[in-house]
Amino acid sequence: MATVSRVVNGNTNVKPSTRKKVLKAIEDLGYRPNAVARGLASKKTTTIGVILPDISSLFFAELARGIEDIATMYNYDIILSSSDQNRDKEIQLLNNLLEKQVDGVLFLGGEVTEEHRQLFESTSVPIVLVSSADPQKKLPSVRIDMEKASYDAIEFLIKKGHRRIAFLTTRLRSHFQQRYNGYVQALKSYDIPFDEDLVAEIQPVYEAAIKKAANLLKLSNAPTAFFTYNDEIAIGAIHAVQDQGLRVPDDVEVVGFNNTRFSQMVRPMLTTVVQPIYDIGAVSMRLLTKLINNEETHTEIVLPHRIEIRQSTR
Amino acid sequence: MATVSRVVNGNTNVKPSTRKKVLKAIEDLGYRPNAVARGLASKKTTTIGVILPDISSLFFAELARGIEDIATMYNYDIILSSSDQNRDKEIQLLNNLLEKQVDGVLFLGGEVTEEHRQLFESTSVPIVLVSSADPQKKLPSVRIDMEKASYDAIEFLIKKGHRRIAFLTTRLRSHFQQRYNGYVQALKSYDIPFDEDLVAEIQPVYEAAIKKAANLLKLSNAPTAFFTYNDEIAIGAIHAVQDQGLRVPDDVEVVGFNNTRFSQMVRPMLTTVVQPIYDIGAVSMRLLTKLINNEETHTEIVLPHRIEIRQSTR
DNA sequence: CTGAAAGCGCTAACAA
DNA sequence: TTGTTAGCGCTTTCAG
Repeated sequence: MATVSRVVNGNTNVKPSTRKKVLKAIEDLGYRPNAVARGLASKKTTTIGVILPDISSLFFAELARGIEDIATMYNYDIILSSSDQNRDKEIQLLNNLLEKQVDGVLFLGGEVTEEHRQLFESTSVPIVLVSSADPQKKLPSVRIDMEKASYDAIEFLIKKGHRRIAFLTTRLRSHFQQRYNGYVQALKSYDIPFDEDLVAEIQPVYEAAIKKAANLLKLSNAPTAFFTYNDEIAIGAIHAVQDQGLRVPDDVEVVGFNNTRFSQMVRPMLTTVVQPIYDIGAVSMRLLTKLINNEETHTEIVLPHRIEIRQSTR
Repeated sequence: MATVSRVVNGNTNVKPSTRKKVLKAIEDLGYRPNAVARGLASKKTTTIGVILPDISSLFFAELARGIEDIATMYNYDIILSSSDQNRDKEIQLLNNLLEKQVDGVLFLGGEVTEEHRQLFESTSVPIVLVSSADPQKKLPSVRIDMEKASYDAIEFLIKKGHRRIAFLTTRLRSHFQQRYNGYVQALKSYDIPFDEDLVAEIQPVYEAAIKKAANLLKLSNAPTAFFTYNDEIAIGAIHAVQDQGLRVPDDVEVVGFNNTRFSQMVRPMLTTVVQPIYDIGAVSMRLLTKLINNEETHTEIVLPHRIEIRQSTR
């Protein structure tokens, strides 16, 4: 029995001829190792948990793919669960994952409150924050510099002469505030007055975006440019402009965020801030494997962003 | 110990006062049940496996959400794995899931070969085919009637007077052939000659679509309508038409497939065949729970489809 | 290099 | 209503 365990796990202390015999028996009997029993005995499940807001969102789906590919590479399975950004659900999901004895957890895109921190630190299971950072900077995380990304986008527009730049975002008073900070900072750097009417908090979907953008365009001193929380909102903005009989980018310029597939499927094609979504997932998973194996590693990884210039800006 | 097990599992044969004591001890000690041990003892893991082509595709991501919501409702966790439609990988993933002792498996969107069938039937773990059917009709499945859906779309276009209808699809000689059959049948029903030049097999992505559609439009007897494998391809077709200086729907009409978010984010908005994606996922998962509990049930479920008429058709 | 034995943390009879 | 006991199918010492 122990010998079978050895050959199944690739232990070298087995005489080649015995190994062959065991392998044959496994084949003949159609034996399939029971990973649950193995997990109980070894205290490793080779399964990690992923908590994300919504798998049906293009952004998180792409991130999940990055996670999955690396997980597969290191032989981990993934238990996926959507939290809808609901704190109670997040906590409940985490507890559930811990009961299942996952070897590690990837926590995506939620706000990290003090309650989260405590829970995260109360367990010895490694947890990495993906695309969201611990305000206290103590928990491992992988992300881009959101504030800088936002700053860069606004600066890009300012340098084109814009002074009335609308910012269409979501859940302003959460961890997304960093984007807002970048927006405000950029205006300040260039001595452009801040106008709160130009900042709108909406649901991050097309329908809400087109409506809100249309409203803003009707202002007497309407914005001449839009910067948005994601590409879907940006497309809404583009269409709102076009519905108004105006042209993008000639009359109004638009900059999106994320560089999802959407951004190339609209006319004019969208200029957008590139977040390396797949890579964020992949790097997070890689970091988690290191944490699981107690390897030495940086625990706060900031990936680069850039602006992909397409046709929605001049 | 047994009593603790009883209260944790909600067994009623426990004196209320004892229950209270146990609960308090659990609280005080921060006890967290070990689901792996439970799984080994009870032979149930409350985990199901999902094999799908690619989680980063909007279609499957939405389907996954449907699955997940119902899974959560019935207290199951989901192990997700992407197969890239690669048969070897599918089989390997399935074996892996079976090792992990999942209580059931959802198999999405792949072709079901004889090899699959054998593997599926060699295990007692229930498996349901989602959005793809067993040619032999023996395995449980949830899907729409693809052939009829395709037929309906083509008939819809024929009735508008089209006789040259291009069909932009993918992996023609696979289970997607049903759509092709529907296309051919509809033409036949209305005595319209079949022209193989109008059927194109492409990668199901925007870039490939726009290129292929542009080519077709340059034919001397170019198509006057496009029917596509999915919405992304349809958007490519729309843009190809517009690039040619033609108008949708005035000069060329376009019908997509799936009714993903994409379809409302393009101008003109896309007329498309509605596949109830989320519901397919949800119903599949519900069916799986019934199978797991040996409940009486239909095992071949065909969900309704319809055509959502928007602006890309007259 | 191989086998024997203990034990991972539960559930499920069964007895009390 | 509660406690005792025997596994579930592995891994991991430890002897040999």
